[in-house]
Amino acid sequence: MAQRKSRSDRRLDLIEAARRAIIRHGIDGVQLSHVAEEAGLTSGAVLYHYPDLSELLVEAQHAGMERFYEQRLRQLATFTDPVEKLVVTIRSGLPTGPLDPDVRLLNELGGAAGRNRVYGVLLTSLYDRQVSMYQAILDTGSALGVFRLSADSVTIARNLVALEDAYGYRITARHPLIGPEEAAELILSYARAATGNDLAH
Amino acid sequence: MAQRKSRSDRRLDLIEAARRAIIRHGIDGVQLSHVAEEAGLTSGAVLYHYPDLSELLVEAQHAGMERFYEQRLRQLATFTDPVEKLVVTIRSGLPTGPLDPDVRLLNELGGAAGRNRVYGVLLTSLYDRQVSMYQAILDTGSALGVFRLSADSVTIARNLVALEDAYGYRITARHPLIGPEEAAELILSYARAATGNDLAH
DNA sequence: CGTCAATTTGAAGATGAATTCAAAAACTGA
DNA sequence: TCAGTTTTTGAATTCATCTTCAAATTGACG
Repeated sequence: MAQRKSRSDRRLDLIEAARRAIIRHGIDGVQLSHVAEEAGLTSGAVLYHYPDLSELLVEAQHAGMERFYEQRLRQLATFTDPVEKLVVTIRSGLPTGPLDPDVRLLNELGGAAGRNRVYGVLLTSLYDRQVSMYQAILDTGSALGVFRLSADSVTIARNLVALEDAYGYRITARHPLIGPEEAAELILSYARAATGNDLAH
Repeated sequence: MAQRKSRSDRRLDLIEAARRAIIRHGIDGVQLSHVAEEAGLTSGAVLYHYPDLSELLVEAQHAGMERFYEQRLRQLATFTDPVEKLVVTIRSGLPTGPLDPDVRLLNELGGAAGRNRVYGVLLTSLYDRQVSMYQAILDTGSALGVFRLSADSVTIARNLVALEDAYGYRITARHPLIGPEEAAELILSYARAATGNDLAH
């Protein structure tokens, strides 16, 4: 019998297991047994904690998003120079490679968000927070005279997040010419034009 | 009994039905019965034409992509001025609204492309063709002296397609502030900076 | 009109997943 | 150690989907 755990610990385990199961089988393809297998438990045990699988899936997506966003904020906080901040943030929004679990998970949301309002709201809220993150960097740089913005900071920030998103898809789909490095360079090309800074560091 | 049709007609019907079913239930959630229902047939009839559902789904995605791309080319062909071409092409890459079926279908590929090589190849080839399309516009405009490109035409073209993709997701996810108009404006903001042309028309 | 091949149906059987639940196991606190 | 509670199992049941196939229907062609 699998080691017994406290209610909250087991729920965290299950959220992790669901994350992995979603990545493996797709948000619309996950089954109770997939989650159970990832967690090393039986379906019954999963159901004991989450009588409704779809709730677990939402929590897993939510947790994945939060983790992703928190990670980015944490990296961002280790720099003070707006140029460094911008460059680091661009990189932290891209997958490390085609298998990057965080981005793979987020990508699963894309299609589902058009069908499921809850997923739509989750995805939209992540987007908006990432936009704010970039906006803060851009505004600071602008105030310090380091950046000469070619448009509203909102506009540029929205485009930066959009570019990250899209290259995340390209990389996980294994585009033969676009990997993490190339994607970063492409986004930086825009960032240079938009900030009037060559972003060398 | 549903009206009988020739082999090839029925296959086209089924591809259309599969398209709708994928949009409704997700690429990993579609079932034989969903396709049958959309086609007004029984599961058995679907299986008679496509013994393997996954093959039908691939054909449906392929057909959807081709249609989307051909439509864009056709619109593009009705203009000669590079500025007009660029503006029209940017608009033709965005969904008409959250329910736009062509974009909804493509969005379903995003997540699946990370798990399924066939979908990855489809998505990548669509991306590359769209990049070429933009590249041709940019190069022509550059040769004519209408555009002063801020970077390689490949780089700009890749970013333009990436932006379209990403705003397609935002719009289908019903972002409250970003609709087709706003997305077009955001992409145009980049296009202006990248071409040195104010793109007024 | 009648024959034949192609298409579709509908029902039956097989497979697989979700759900339920009594019993077993694991931990808790006294 | 023991009683009580929570968690987990595993098996039985129900429910849904896939698969198969004989029979019915359709349209083409002579």
